[in-house]
Amino acid sequence: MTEFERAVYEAVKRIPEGNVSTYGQIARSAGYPGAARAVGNALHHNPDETNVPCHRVVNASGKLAKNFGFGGPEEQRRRLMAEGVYVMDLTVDLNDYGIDDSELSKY
DNA sequence: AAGTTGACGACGA
DNA sequence: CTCGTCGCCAACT
Repeated sequence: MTEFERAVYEAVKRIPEGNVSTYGQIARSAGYPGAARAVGNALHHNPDETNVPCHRVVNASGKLAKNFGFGGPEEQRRRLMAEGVYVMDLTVDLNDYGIDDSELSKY
């Protein structure tokens, strides 16, 4: 477990239920602005470990990860729907469910 | 040590 | 809106 990964998971855990965040947003919140790509990588080889709500993380377009590691985007979609986040065609409306950077860094 | 890879992002056409 | 490119960063080979 690298320091970078740890920071990423911590950031992901801060996403409130019923909301979603983007990789870039997580990267910033974790203290690694611009490392959106690396964030995705980290989450990939780390399905959950300690209850990390990785299903609340989508790309900048609100689109779900196409290579989600549990059961494909389908599983991610189900989880989001279960939290009240409506997902249409594997896409989330960030204008409604997306959160502000301040919501993640307020700690 | 150097090059490749990938759950990404911003921008221009 | 849909590509195609280029830039990014950390992990992996």
